[in-house]
Amino acid sequence: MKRQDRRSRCPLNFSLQVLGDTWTLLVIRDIVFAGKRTYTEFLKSEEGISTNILADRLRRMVTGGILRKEGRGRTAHYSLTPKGLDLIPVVLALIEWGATHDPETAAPASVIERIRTHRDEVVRELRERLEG
Amino acid sequence: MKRQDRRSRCPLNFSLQVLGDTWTLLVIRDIVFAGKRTYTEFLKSEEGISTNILADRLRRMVTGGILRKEGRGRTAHYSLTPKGLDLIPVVLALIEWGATHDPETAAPASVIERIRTHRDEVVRELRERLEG
DNA sequence: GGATTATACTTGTATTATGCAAGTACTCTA
DNA sequence: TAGAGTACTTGCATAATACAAGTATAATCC
Repeated sequence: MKRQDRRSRCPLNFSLQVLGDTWTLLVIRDIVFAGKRTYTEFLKSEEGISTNILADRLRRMVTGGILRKEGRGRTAHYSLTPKGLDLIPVVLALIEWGATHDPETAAPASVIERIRTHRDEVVRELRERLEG
Repeated sequence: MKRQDRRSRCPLNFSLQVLGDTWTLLVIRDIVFAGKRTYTEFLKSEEGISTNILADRLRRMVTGGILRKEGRGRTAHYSLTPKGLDLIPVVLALIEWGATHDPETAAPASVIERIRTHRDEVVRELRERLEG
């Protein structure tokens, strides 16, 4: 399949054609939770994304309106657009599922518990920090 | 990267290594919203998954404890385990994002609005229907 | 302002995953 | 137990990814 052709108008299918790979949301995570903004910062993440894949994903996310890029070359930095900020609930849902079902998770139980019981508040706090 | 080796213990990474492709969650969707249970039913979905990919994803999901398989050959049918049922909030979050940001979405506004305003109730209803 | 250096990528190649067409195997029904 | 429907497997072409290496851009130093 070529990644660009739309398979259906199902909203889940739409989301998966944009986000359905193993790297895109990790970049979002780095921005939301680690405050990262630059290519090199993303590259340093534990999971070890390849340089060409990172460049490709950043390009797709900018084109897709999830990220905005400001500056060029050494000054380039990335931030979330409103469309990107709307991914916070998606990321939290995946974090909650992963933490619940991975017996070796590194996620602190207290954080997961807070996401579980005060989800909307957590979303609001993260948004405000990134917007302001 | 080989799909099986763990990149980190981040819960998001865990989730993405299991769910981070464009097909897995569509099968979950078919079970949750369309009540599908068999290979052929999954195969008929609008997006057009290939037979070998479907077989591979079903196998992975069974191995990963998301689906259980009952019967063999012509009697085989699949259903969600508790771990699979826990994916309902993930699917709903992705649906909400997709419906919000796809200008050509087929999702009825009323359904999306209900997910947005009564999320926990929707999750509970879907769970009960699938468990009972 | 030209050399230096850090950062942000691109390119090439091997490996792995996917898409498509065709074939095989299991099992229910009659 | 023969036939047909369902559930897959196999083979091959194309696309995506991983890894190593190289190039380009922009700030810094002299």
